[in-house]
Amino acid sequence: MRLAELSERSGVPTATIKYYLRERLLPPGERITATQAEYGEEHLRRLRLVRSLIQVGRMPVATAREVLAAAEDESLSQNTRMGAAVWALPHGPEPDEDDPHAARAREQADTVLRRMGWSYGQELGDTSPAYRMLVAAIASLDRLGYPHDTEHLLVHARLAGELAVADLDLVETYDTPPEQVEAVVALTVLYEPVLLSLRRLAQTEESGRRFKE
Amino acid sequence: MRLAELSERSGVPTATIKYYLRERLLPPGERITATQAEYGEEHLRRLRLVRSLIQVGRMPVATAREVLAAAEDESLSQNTRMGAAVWALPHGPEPDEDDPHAARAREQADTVLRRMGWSYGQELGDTSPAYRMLVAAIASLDRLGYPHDTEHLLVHARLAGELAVADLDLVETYDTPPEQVEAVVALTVLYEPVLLSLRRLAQTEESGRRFKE
DNA sequence: TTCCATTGGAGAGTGGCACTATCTAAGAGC
DNA sequence: GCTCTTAGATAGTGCCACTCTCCAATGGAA
Repeated sequence: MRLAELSERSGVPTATIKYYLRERLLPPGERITATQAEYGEEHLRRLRLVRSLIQVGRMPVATAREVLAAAEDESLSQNTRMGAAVWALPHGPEPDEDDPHAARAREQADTVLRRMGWSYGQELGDTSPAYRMLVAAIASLDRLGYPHDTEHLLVHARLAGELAVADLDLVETYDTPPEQVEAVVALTVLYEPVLLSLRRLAQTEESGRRFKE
Repeated sequence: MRLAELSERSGVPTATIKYYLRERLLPPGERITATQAEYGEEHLRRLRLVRSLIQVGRMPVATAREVLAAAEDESLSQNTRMGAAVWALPHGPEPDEDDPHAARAREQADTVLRRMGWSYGQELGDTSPAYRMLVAAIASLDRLGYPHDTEHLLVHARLAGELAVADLDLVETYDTPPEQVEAVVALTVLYEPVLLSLRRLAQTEESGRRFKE
């Protein structure tokens, strides 16, 4: 398959594919001659994953590159690779080091992780983007004066845990390790809007129930 | 309070506040003289809300304006206003009308709403951004060949329902209707990163448990 | 074999968007 | 009276995901 066909089958313009190749989001095709390269099914899969990360996950190109690099780093174990890929996924601004809100948020995040018994989160701590994202989010709530008591956070954590179980069940339906790593990244990103939209619909529903006329 | 103080207390540069005023994200201050205006606590609150929507919620300025307009539309009932504000919250690309993936996704979304007994979502249908976001998300899963059976979606919907109950409990701790409307918007947006980060942490944890070495 | 469309590659250009800098006239405040 | 700040308008700026334009080398049809 050459570039034009890859473009047609993926729906991504050739100019954009060239851009992704240049940015190393897509491995180069196998060079057939000096001016032609051949792409395979794995390029198509990868291209779709890249589009998911960038368009659905609204991820900057540079970050997508890091996530993909972690996902295919042969020097890591299967598990580490999955973890690395998922927690390289980012969102929103980083917490400010010397902000009192962030300091308090950090403590509260630690409490939540401890009470959930989530040891990875605790060990990885600040190195994990997901952890920093949690801290930044709690700090925002604090800064804006919105409630964020630990019990309420634990409700979210417990539900997140249930989601993770369901998601990993899906991942296990994939056979080969590389497919599983890709699947966990893709499913994490692609189910985020599903979850958020359902939550908003549920809120509309619930507020209708409570505040009806 | 004048512009300089509003800027200092909110941490937002004066130039940016002027920009928000120009874009009607912030109501103008009360004109004292030809060249001075006075801002109150409600301007500060509103400014913080705007920042939440734009920076945490990554919302385009134009969309934030619509959400805020819905939130303060006096012609709507309290409940409608809350609903309007929450479902004006957007995320990601819109579904394509004549895409077979989107058509199938639409059916599946309807099934989920029906099985959950969420009548608002059904009635509002395509007019609701949250609904369109759900359809677009399911369509993406379908297009990329990832699993999205109804049972799995219902797991997410059920958990989203539980979250909504907890969130609305928080909203009810606010006394006045305008505060409640603002709170539901702010909490919806500000808890999204909390939820997403916890989900990612939970996934790392769960994948560690399942795929350990 | 000839000739034209296509390819991979590289560099520059574009458009959108959230700011941000500059400027000006009219007060405010000492 | 004299300096400093303010509101308001206009024009940039910086970032970033593309997208356009070229070019030389080829592949494939006639």
